[in-house]
Amino acid sequence: MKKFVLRRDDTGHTAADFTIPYADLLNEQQLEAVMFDRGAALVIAGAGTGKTRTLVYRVSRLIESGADPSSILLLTFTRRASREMLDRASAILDARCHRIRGGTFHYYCNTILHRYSTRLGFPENFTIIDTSDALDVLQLLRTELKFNKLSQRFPNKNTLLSIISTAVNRRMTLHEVVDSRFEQFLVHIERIEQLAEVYSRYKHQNKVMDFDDLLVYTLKLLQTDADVRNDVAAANRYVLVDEYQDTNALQADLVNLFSSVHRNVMAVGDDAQSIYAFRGADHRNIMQFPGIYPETKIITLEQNYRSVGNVLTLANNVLEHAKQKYEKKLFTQREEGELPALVRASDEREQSRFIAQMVLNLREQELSLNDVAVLFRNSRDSFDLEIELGKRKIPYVKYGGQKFSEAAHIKDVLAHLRVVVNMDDAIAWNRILTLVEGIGPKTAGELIDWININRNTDQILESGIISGKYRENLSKLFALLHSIRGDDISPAEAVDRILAYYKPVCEKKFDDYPKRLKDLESFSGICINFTRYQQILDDLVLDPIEATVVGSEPGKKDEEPLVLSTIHSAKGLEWEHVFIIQCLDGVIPSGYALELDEDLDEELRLLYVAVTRAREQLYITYPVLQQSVYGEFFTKPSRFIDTISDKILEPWMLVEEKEPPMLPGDDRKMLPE
DNA sequence: GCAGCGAAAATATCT
DNA sequence: TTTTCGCTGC
Repeated sequence: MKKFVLRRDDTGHTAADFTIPYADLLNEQQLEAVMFDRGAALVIAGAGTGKTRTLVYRVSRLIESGADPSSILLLTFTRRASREMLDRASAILDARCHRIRGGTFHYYCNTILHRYSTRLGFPENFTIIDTSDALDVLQLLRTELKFNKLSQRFPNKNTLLSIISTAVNRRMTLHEVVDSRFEQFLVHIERIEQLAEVYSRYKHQNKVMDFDDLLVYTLKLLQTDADVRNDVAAANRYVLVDEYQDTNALQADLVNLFSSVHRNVMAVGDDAQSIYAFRGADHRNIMQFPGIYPETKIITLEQNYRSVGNVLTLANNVLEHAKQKYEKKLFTQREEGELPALVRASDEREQSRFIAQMVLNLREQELSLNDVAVLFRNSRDSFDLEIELGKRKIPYVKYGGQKFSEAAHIKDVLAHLRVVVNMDDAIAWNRILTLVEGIGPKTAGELIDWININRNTDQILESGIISGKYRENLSKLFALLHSIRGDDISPAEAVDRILAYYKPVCEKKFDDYPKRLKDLESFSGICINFTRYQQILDDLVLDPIEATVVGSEPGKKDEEPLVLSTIHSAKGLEWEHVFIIQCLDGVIPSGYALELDEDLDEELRLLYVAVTRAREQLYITYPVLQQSVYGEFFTKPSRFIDTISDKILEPWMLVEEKEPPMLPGDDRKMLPE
């Protein structure tokens, strides 16, 4: 029976209708984006032009206009970004903003799939496998198909996953991917195709999905099932997509389907900051947006509020070196500021000591440590600095690199939960079975087959396939699994029971077990926040806990730490003072990106992103002498900065200051070496 | 068939 | 520096 519902007409508002004075708080273009009402809009927002601010105020404006918060979908690049935006929106308006549905594409797709996956032949309790699980599967299948014993080298698991994933995300055939990026493996193309097929079937049989599957299956579901599509899209009155430059054609299609009922879409991004091509993102995607929505309103934000003039000049200068030109006219009304400095260190040690010393100087100038960031291309580029910071007891957090929840010991523990949630998850079974002493890949395989056929584990010990050698150990494992199966066990309790079982295993398996046991303790604490097993598993895969190595100083109480971050993880963030270290040719641009102009341009954009993180002062540093396994060798500064004029990027040399001789009672420590 | 050892190879950015 | 591979003894 249809009923009439009175709904406030939320069109035709003027700024005067709102409690928040949007017109006073935003510039003309930002205001236009915030007030934009129905239809499609593309906001091209250069670095530091108030992109996030615009989104936050838009969210607030929509709610003030009477939109139900839960009818707004905010797709962001990380869940951290989404949380921060909703926090900010709540702070300027009210707590209603927390009811907005926000998250990454993967996260949102996952929620859709858990609701409707049976229509695709997947049970609702499918589990998600991360990259390292996917690699394990590929390795297993590669061996099973005997592709590891070929006379001509067959691609390894990393390459295989990269080929398969690229094909999915770029909408290419495997043949096209191999032909364009891995020509040396063209001879194996049929085997690669076979392996991809077997991999796909394996995941289906085990009721698991990898990251790409979350997108692919959601797309398939929405394309083929009109009921689901209407259900999903009807709930999305307004769709906002952040960081659109880092989406791909697949995600463009998803956005189109998510918004297929109300057709209100706003995409926000900056083509000059596209840095995720390795994941299949295509910076041209953002320019194709108006092609998908012919009525698209294009709004361009060009006034930079973040950086001083000299930083912006350098940023513009860096971007000019791109092979593919960008029409960027970023300007600022801020003061010129200091010239960005190019600091040459003799080696990595000296670079680290310089950074540490500068950081301490800034701290003495009353600057909070977390107003300072050190950025780098690769996670390992900060290892030496981390040692130095540790020595000087400078607290820091590190973003990027190995994630806490991706560490082997955490994955071991989670695998126990996975088999309870999804008995068909052979990857998890394999993991926990081979942890049992006496069980290797062969026996694990046989046990998994048995579980697959019998659909339960209750009689496995009596089945006659268990040999005496590991019977005792295995019975402990099944007793544990049995004890955490009930509905009355909280996730935290379950994890504690798993830990009691796992700790001795961990001590045996890892030499560095003291550190890992500590991790497990804190992991146990994290689990208190969850109510369902599935929730822990999904959350930790889709939003892994950052490996935040904190160099804590017992004496000083909770000082805000210095930020170390990969450039990728620094996307969207900003600091007063920014150091970009290891700015070397072969590091940025990466040694793997030197061949193709396309790859080189992406590395350049990466440096552009790094440079535009700085508000006040920017230092770019590089060592002349680099240590490696093979010894020392001389290096060249990054080609992206080498040709930049001294008047834009000022070169500096480090000169060791002679310290006055140590006097008795002087507690000053000598610098090492 | 498992576990442990030493040699050889590869080596990023992230959902 | 870490991961992978192949070999050996149990």
